[in-house]
Amino acid sequence: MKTKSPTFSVTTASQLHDAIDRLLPLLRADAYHVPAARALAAAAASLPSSNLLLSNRLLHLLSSQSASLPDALSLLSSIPNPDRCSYNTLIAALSRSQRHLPSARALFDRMPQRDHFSWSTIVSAYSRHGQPLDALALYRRMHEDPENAGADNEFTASSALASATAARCARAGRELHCHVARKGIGADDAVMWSALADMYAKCGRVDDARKVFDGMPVRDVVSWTAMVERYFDAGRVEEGFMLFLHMLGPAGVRPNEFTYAGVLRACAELAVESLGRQVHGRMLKSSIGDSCFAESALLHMYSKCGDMGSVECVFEQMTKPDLVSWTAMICGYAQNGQPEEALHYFDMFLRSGIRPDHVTFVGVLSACAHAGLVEKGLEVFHLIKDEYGIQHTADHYACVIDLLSRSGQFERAEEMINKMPVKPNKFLWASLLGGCRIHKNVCLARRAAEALFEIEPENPATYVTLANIYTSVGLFDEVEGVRGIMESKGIRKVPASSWEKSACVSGC
DNA sequence: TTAGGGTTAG
Repeated sequence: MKTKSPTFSVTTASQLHDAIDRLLPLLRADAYHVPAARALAAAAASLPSSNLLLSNRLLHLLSSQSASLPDALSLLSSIPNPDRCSYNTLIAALSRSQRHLPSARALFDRMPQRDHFSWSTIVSAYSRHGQPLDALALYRRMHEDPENAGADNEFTASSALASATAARCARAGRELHCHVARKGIGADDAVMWSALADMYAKCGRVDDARKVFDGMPVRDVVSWTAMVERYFDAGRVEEGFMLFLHMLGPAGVRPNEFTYAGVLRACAELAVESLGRQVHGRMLKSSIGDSCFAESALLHMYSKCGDMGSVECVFEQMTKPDLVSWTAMICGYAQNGQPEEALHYFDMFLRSGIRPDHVTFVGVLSACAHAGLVEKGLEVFHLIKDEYGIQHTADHYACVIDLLSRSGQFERAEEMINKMPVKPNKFLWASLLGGCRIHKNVCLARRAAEALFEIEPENPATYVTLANIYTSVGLFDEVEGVRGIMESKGIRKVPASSWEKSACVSGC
């Protein structure tokens, strides 16, 4: 049930301000209110007197939804003397989507003068849309331009730090650290410090990140969550959990849905259900219990632990499962050897009206492969592009190769590999190897093994997998060759990587 | 009146 758009009687500037205040949160939440925003803009145009502040507020309103973005651009071109705020508002709105980034940049280049809002917006836009080196170049350009010498502040600097992080460039990050310390930028700003610690951690320097974290004059829940997460990412699980406990106890910081989701992800990776269950209990006692975001992490944790009963319980209590929740259900059942349940959830999901994405289809195709539903899987594979307009990913191809090779249809599998427009990934070759093991296809096993070796020549798991595969298809000379390399490299026993498990699931 | 850090599912 939609909230009806309010109607406004606007004859004065004051009434227009009030109307914008009321409509802005509604429009941000739902594009349904776009016609009301357009009506308000039309009413504003007929007011006898207006000012730039009002025009800028209207620009902000119209640019809060992509559907009314053209109206905002049209309004900008009708303002006689737009100021920096007018341009900044539109640059921020355009740069929300990658598709409009060139337009945002064109407006940025075209505006007569830029300020710290303009620079932080454009730097973070390039960083977010996968061009962090361009973002850093822009930040440097800001410093080189005497006109913008005073524009640097905690917003521009933290955007630049996030760019160094995205580029995994510790050198640029370290330079930025020196720069902000020397200039005293953001000394009391939690965002600035958090960005700095995260830069070190994501550049592989977790201990440096911890030093920054320990020395922070101000910390908030994001700083804590990020530091805990970085320990998990680095495989330093115990330190991650210790810091999480410190956060709950002595520090007295209240975790939010991101904190819980991160800790649950670590529990899922380690498959420690007892710990995950405790975290779940804590969530229920807090107000986070009904966060869809954190609940999806719960679904994932329980399904990684193989506890589909608890998965069902959590899912049934969710008030409004979203795309990620449904996908977690489909993938969870597919991975736990219950493909029929996975496909049942996919049917229910389609009836919910939410559009599936590329990850959903990985779960569906995986379920078809596990259930041996070759034709159904191929039908779904074609639907992905033809019905939903989603480009096939290497993972979709890997699932279909899994499907075909398990059923011994190697000619079709090879034909698909030779024609696929994306580069085959290690999961594809591992899936093919699994099928080769079942059907003793020595020739294709050799091709798949060599391709796998090319992708990950330095991964010890590659050698272990290759030795196993060669053994199972009877290529004993190759087994000896691989074992020789393993001995020379000192490789004995390594934990199975995800793709190695995938090959084993397919083949054993 | 406009900007920044952590972000669940394969």
